[in-house]
Amino acid sequence: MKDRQISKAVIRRLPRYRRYLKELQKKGIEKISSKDLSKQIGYTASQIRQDLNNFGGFGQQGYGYSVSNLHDEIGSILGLDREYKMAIVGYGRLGQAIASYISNNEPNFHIVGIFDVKQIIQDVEFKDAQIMTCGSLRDFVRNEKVDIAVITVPTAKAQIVADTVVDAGIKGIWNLTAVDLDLPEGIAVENVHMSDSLHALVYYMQGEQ
Amino acid sequence: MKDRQISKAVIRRLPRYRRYLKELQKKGIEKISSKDLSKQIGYTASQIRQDLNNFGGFGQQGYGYSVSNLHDEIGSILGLDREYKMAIVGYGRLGQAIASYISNNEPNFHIVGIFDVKQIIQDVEFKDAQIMTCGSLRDFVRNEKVDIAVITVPTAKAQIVADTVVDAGIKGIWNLTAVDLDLPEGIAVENVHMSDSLHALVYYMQGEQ
DNA sequence: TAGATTGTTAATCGATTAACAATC
DNA sequence: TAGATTGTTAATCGATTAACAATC
Repeated sequence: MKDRQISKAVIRRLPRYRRYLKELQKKGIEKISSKDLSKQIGYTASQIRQDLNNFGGFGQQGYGYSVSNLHDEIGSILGLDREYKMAIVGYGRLGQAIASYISNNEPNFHIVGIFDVKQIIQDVEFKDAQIMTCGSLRDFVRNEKVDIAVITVPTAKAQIVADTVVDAGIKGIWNLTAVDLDLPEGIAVENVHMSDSLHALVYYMQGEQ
Repeated sequence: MKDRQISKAVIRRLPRYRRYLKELQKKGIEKISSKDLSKQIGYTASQIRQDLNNFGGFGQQGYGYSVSNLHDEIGSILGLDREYKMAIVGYGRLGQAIASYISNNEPNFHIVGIFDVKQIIQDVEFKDAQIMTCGSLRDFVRNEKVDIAVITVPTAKAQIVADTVVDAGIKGIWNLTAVDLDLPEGIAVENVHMSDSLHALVYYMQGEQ
């Protein structure tokens, strides 16, 4: 990996590359050229090669890229060759959907704790994760050394949850609420702002009548 | 609105501007300068003025922008001053979460139909939306003139659902599955690729130890 | 009026594309 | 070897930032 800071645009494309490579792998395709990948993924061949060469030469002149090798290399660049402990904060339908998605599709992410305010679901269990009230969030994150907090609480509670997990030493926050969080330097955050996405959608629906 | 094509980057910022303006409005703040908004939203003042001037001069020299006026203007640019009929396809936990979010927070979006393969939930109702099996999706979309299809079905079913609603004359697709859809020109699509977001998150967690 | 702040042009910066030598 | 395709440099394009005249 080179010294120069990799641009955000490149990083956002990496999971997509990996996703397409996984598809190719499933289809039993063993090698792919930047030109052929370009046709499928929609980026130019030039951009694909440029993107990949930020991290090293994964291809072979005259041949192309090994699908499974490139898939794994990108995974490794992203950090998907490590294991992560996750806590889900907010166990409404969105939290439940996420929990189920993670446990079925993301082998390197382990849901170790689930938190909600509601008593009703408090004693239920999800796989090997306890379901607890938010009062124990801070200590749990600290003691279990949770890496990632998934925040799916109502908008008004999002910042206080973020403050709590930050205080407990969280490393990353996956924010699925409709607010932007105020966080100290050094805490990674990714926002999934669904309503922003919906609003962009309707913009693009204009003119199509 | 000027002729020149507005860049995608600008459009993606608009919902965020609107979100911050709504917040200011709630706080009773009536005017804001690009400089002050910059401090809150994190874009440069220059960029804010540049973005807004793609669509017209909404400010007043020496004063700034009227919060409520700018909020509404951005809404109008995005197309949020119109009404939209929505069908939710896939009524698992994610579909349920979306349905609830939309009906509580998006007054201009109306869920008119919900579709799932499962019999169990088939006779339940959500507000004024019927819950139906996927077999009736095509006719429903066509007859009710549904504007937007929200796709939350399992990955393997996403493309066939998309094909069905496109055939029935849908105008926009809000895709919450983990695949990219193959769609004809003229159909607007927005993808919420949650796993891509999670994978970007872990990239940014590196180096923080 | 004077001060503030926009609207807009020009300068800079960064990202994408094109081109091609290196090499498998 | 010849053909194919990468890795990488250079050219282009577009987006962001800076600057300032217009004007409220």
